[in-house]
Amino acid sequence: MHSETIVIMPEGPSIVILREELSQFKGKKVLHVSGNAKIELERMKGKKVLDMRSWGKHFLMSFDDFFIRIHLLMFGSYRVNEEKEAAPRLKLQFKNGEFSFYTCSVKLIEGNVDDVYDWERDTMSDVWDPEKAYKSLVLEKEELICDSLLDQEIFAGVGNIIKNEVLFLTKVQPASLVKDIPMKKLKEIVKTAREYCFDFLRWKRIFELKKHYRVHTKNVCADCGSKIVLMQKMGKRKRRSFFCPHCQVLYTKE
DNA sequence: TATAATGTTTGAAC
DNA sequence: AGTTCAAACATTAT
Repeated sequence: MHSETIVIMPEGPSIVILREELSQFKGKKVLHVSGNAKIELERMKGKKVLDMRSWGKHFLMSFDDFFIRIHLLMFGSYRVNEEKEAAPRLKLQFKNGEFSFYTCSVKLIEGNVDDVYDWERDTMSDVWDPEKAYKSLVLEKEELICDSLLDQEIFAGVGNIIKNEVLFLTKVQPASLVKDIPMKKLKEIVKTAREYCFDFLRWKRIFELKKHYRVHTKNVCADCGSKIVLMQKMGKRKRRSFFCPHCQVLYTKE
C-alpha cells in the first residue's frame, strides 16, 4: 500500500489521472464513510462502487441507484492512503485502502450517470464528437472565443490553461468573436482543443506540464519574442487571457 | 503578508 | 419572469 497525492490544475486531463489512481477501488465494497459533505453519506456504506468515470472536470462514482459527483472547483485536492491536516469532505475506506477528498463540491445524484451525461461532449472521452462541438460552437456567434472554449456544454474538461494554449497554437486572439472566425479556423480550434488535452495529460503524468506552456503565464512569445499580453478578466467569464498580439490574429468584422 | 489562481453555483439586482 | 452579474466558497504558492 503506497500513498499518492495531489490534484492541482483540475482541468479535464487531471481528472482522468484522478480516476485512474482511484480505479483500484472500483468494484470494492465501502466499509466506512466519513466527511463533512452535506449529503447522505450512509447511502454508500456497505455498497460496492460499481463504476468510476469522469466527464470533463467531474469525477463520478456509481452505486446501485445513485452516483456521487465530485468537482474539485479551484482548490480541491485528494489523497490516497494518507490524510492531510484538513478535515476531509469525503473519505471512503475499503479493505484494500482508502481515499479522501478536500475542499470540493460533492453531490449525490439519483439515477444513472448515462441519463445525465452526454459522453460525446467530454474532450477526454473515447467517444468525443468534434462535429457536435463544432455545430454548437458556430451557434455562439456573439460570444468571444475565449468564453466559448470554457463552455463546459461544448468543451467539457477545457479549463483556462488549455484555453490559452489552444488559442496560441491556432493563432487566434482570445477576444475574437466566434462569428468573425472562419469556419476552417473554428474546426481547427475544435481539433486542437482535443489534441492539446491529451498533450496536457501526457505532460501532467510526467510532471512536465508547466515546462510546455507556450503562452500561459509567459512574458515573452517563444515564437517571435514579442511581449505577451495579459488581460486579467476577459469576457463574460472574467478569466485571464494570455496572448501574443503578433502571432495571434484578432478576427474582426472588418 | 497580501494577492491571485487551474472553477462553479447561488442569489441579488435589474 | 428571464437575464446578468457579483459574491461566495476556500487553499496554497509567490
